[in-house]
Amino acid sequence: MSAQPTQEASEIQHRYTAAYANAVEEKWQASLAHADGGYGHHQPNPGEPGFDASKPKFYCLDMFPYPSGAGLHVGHPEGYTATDIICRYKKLKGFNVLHPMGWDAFGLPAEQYAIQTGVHPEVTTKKAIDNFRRQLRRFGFMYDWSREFATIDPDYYRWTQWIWLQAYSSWFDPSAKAARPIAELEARLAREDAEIAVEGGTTKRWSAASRRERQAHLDTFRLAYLGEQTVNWCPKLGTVLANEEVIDGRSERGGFPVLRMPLKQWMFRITAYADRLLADLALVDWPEMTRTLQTEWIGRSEGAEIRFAVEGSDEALTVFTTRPDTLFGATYMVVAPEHPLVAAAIARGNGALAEYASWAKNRSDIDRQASKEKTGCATGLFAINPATGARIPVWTADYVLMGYGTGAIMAVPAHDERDFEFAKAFDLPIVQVVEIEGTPFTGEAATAGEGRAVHSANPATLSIDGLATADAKKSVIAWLERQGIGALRVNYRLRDWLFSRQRYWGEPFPIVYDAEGNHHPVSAASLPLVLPPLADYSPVESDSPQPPLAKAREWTHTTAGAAGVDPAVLAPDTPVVRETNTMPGWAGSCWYYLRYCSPKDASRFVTPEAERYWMLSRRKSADTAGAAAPTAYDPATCHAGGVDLYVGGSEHAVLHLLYARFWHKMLFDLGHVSTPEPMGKLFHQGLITSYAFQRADKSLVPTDQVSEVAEGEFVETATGQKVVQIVAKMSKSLKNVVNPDDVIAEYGADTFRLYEMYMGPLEASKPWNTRDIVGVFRFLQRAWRLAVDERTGAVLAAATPDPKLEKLLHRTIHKVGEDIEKLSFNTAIAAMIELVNAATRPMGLADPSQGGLTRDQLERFARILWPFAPHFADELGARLGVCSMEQGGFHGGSWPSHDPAMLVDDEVEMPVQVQGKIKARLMVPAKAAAAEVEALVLAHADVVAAIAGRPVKKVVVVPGRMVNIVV
RNA sequence: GGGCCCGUGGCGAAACUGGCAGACGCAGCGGACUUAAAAUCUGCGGCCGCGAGGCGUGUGGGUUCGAUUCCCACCGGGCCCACCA
Repeated sequence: MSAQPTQEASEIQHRYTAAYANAVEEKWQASLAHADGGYGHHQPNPGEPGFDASKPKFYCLDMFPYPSGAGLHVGHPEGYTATDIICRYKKLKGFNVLHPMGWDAFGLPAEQYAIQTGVHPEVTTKKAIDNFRRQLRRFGFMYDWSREFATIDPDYYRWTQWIWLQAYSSWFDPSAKAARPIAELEARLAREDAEIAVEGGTTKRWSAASRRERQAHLDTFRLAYLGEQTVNWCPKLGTVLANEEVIDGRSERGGFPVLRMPLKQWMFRITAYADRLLADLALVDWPEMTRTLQTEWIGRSEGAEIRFAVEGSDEALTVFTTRPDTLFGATYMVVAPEHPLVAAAIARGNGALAEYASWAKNRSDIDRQASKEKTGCATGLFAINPATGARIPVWTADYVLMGYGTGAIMAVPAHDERDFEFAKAFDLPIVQVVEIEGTPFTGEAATAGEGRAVHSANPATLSIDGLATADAKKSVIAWLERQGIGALRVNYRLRDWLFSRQRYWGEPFPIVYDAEGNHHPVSAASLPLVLPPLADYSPVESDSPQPPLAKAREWTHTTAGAAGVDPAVLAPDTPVVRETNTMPGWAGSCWYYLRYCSPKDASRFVTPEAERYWMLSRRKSADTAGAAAPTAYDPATCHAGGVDLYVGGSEHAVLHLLYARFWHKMLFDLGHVSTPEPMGKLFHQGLITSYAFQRADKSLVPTDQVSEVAEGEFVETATGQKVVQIVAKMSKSLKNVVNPDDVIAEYGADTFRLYEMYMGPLEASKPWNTRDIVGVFRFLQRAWRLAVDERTGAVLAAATPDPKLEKLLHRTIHKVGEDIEKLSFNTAIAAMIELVNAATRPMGLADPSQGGLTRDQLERFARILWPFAPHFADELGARLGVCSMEQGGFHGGSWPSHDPAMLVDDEVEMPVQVQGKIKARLMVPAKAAAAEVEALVLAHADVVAAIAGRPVKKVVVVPGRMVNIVV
């Protein structure tokens, strides 16, 4: 009780405990605060003081977080630690490194949270940002905080609105396959005095058309346009949603039912870019899975467009089919309930049809998907099959979707499952026209697939009998073209992007409407159009969309001049009403990677020199000019340019990454950016899951209601019922969420970083196991004891280097560097653990009494550990006197070199197999030739015994690896 | 229903191009130090077998001198799309 505590206290003074780690980390983090109020490591741009043009560049980007009130999830620091390691490594390797961070702060969740708590979203969002920033700094991530911004900053969304105006003022020129200013189209129409379609189904010359008619015509070309569409309306959220935000008929956010209804909304003509979005996937170094998902989402299919004559009508019914070869088997037609033909038939007094159409249109997607029973109604109209000449009925059914193809199909029940079911349900004729080898047509089911055409001949039209499907398709298409009733056609599953939301917390559209309802853009010079403060921003839960911004009457009702409309467009005193819809949460994340290049530029969305420096890949830019577009993905030749490494979750594989590519391509076409793709290389970190407990009936039990009764055996505490441990997502209800703040308090940020990187491969989904953290913590403690006397704090170093350890150090430097480049952090850490273990356990060394590392060796170890555990490494470096707080630790240093000669051994142990089983091991010179090795092996006593006198048939020698003897 | 990915000790995982399966860590067991515990150091550890030896990367087959790795079928788990003509 007397001397003991004093003794212990003095002993632990320099021990690497959690408290010590926290103190060291906070000390080094405090040193990053600048006198001017800034924080962190600043990477200057070209032309700025301190910029070194001789270095290569590396632009590394994390998917910026959505700052939620709950704070960082353990999943966030996983990707951020990975990029921090890469960036620190690249820094030591002599790169100019751009590694920014910011906040994706507009959007539904913040608004939903605000509505629940009654606190304005701006207040809650800014508070959440402050908390996220504090947490990220506590991890010691090397971000350039001088480039930080949030998508809700008017200085940022000013340019989001500006880009939208660019799209509004552009059209997609099919001959150039690129966006062009719409003024060019306007000039061309005027020059050619083109005939344009006007209201009422007629046409007029451009010179004869009214201003309104001209505008209406141009509107059909704009890349951002107002379109009447069947939209996904979510009454609960009080907004419409993009197709991408609807999952199984429910909203992605909240899981509320979604209905379909027609509505006039701002759209993006992303479909114009379908083929480029598809083709350019060959340019990027992305995970195969992500490229596949985007390919499927775009959904290109090749087929034919066929026009069927409709009895008693001048207008043909156009269908899209991928199987024009089955035209002879088309025994009826189906159009979507929203198809104009249905409305026309109803107008002629078909009551049953009216009833069915209104039922089908209002049917929710959930109902449609729950029951795939075929429903439908005859329209009373008949079409003529151009091949057979037969009169075939036209039906309507909700299994045909207005949004795909032409909203109409020719039904071939013999060879399409859906058509077959429908034909059976409504007793329609079924005619076989394809014979498929191995699957005879019995009339019991449709036979899909390729084969040979049968029953497909008509002397009056054409014959394709006997042709293989591919040839039959070509023949039919050629015939259709000759007849002028069809053509080859490529169709995409991708739909135009619905860009309006009936919500408050988003970017306002820079658009006003005049008294006649014509839309006019706000001039770029008057941006930003700031979101007006609104006391009551709650959505109106209703059957029809009512944007909350409409409540800001003083803001919405203004004049053209006050709104900033160009006087040449509209006289300044013209009364106008502002657009009250806002942009969706995706808007801000579509271009943030560009803003980071020059976040303070007040005159442009990105400074051109900065954009070219950070986005254009030097390595590949030279060969892009004349090179033919690659047709298949090849990481060796891909040359998309863009961000050098983009890391984030695979949940954004389609939505964010497709939208951002689309915006980027628009900006590229208009000459605002210099690369065809935004992200050259993409990587998805895996999900960090957690353990959960499951009862026998598969129901889940919260973690705090479970006790471990024996190793790996768990029971529900209240009932004693046995439960099994499973892996599940972290969730509040399961009580298995881990708060990073708690882990840092218990072990320090360096240990947290190491643990997440050591869990397994970065891309793999893996369960958090708190029990395992202590492993990497012990590694840091052992490394600390290796270098620092725990009682005195003095540096402990060997006087002379141990040759075995020196060799191991070279190998470790080499392996850690290689593994970082491969993003294989778990094996890099394992290598460093092995080094420290070897140095602290001097068994088997040349001189066991020596052990330990010299000061020089400790320094090199600290440098390779620095990317992983920067505070630890900096503190060690400072104690060794090789770096200081003033210099920012190892920040300005370099990666240690290794001697390639140290990586090879003179002698290697060679396992010898006889009949594939290991029978002996012997040391052979590493450079020994195969024949030499063979002679050595065959002379070995164990080998001779194993062969036991049998004749040797074959000896396989793999130099440096092993030997296999076949007898 | 269609497509894609993944199955290695009690657990997280390693394994270059087909070449010694289980590096490294956790948990476990034993030893040293300690009055004791913690911490630390240290030994063992895929399974069966006293042993020699045999069997082992979800299961069954195939290719090969040799298969966790390549091919086929099946079982189990996960992700995505889903009436897309």
